Amino acid sequence: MIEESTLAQIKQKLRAYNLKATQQRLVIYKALQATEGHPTAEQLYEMVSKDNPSLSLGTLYKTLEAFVAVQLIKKVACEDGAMRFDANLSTHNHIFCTNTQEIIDFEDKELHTLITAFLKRKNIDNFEMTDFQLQINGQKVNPKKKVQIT
Amino acid sequence: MIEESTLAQIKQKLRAYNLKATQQRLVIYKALQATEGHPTAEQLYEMVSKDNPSLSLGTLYKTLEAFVAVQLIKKVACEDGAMRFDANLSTHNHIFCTNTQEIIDFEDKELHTLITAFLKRKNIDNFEMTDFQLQINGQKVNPKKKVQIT
DNA sequence: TTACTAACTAAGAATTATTCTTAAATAGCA
DNA sequence: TGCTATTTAAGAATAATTCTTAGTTAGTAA
Ligand SMILES: [Mn+2]
Ligand SMILES: [Mn+2]
Ligand SMILES: [Zn+2]
Ligand SMILES: [Zn+2]
Repeated sequence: MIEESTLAQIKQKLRAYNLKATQQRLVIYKALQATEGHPTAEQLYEMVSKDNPSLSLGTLYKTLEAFVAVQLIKKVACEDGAMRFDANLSTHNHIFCTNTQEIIDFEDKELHTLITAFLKRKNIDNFEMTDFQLQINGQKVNPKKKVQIT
Repeated sequence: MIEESTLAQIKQKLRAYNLKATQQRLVIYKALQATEGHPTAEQLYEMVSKDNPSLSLGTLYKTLEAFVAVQLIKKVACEDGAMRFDANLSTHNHIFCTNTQEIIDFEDKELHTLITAFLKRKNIDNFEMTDFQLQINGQKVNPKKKVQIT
């Protein structure tokens, strides 16, 4: 979906944000970027732990927080109580299955244009909008199959 | 904004969902309904505790959970880690201030119609949508003043 | 190169938000 | 008015996240 960055590109990004390009950060960013879904910190920890058994959960949380702060990744609040993380920075929305707790990306330029245009017309006083996020709730019919937008 | 229910009406609703109309439940529902904002469980606890010092936090959580289950109220996941609760069942969206962590209701029939119509056109395969929720992020210019939609 | 140092990490303790357990209380019904 | 399934209070337990601190390292500069 998204083209993944090379190691050099990631290092460059980190430097641009005044973040040292540590092994841990590179590993975490690459793992998140390689993930199709929207993993919790714990899930991401499982993924990176295999090849990096000494990487600690505290570092993972701290790293994710740092990435969110500089907007290298996004944080998605989820009704099940755990935060999810998303390396997909393109403007996109989310489909949420209330059964499986899956978050599925829903990229649609037209929808985005539609909402943007609408909000531009409205006057929201005393508020500076930075972005918006549409969450479509429901449930997968067959939980084993993928959700397809056509 | 929303017309608040009378005690009798609330009791009736609870009975309709096979929930006993206990003092605690009535107090909690009335408190949430009377609230302009979208309080956390803890905030709601502060509110009801004043007049009901024996009502426990565990009961509050359990009650809110029961209300959400029967769809008497809604739960709103928030980036700060705590869930917020909303007695406003009308289809409406939320403006979120990333500074003050406030959630402000944004009711707009036109917007809702717009998005509904769009989604109806799209085919989301293997998924049954129940509802959707737009969150507009940004920050209040003057944190002490209200956000006004004009 | 090597040395320096501010930034970072590992480990585990602490905190916060929420859920669970259990004995006592009570709403609704007979 | 009594019965009983449901609910509550209190506190323990758990889950998610943050904090603390001593040791490590990336980047810089001699
Ligand atoms: Mn509301
Ligand atoms: Mn939590
Ligand atoms: Zn996404
Ligand atoms: Zn609301």
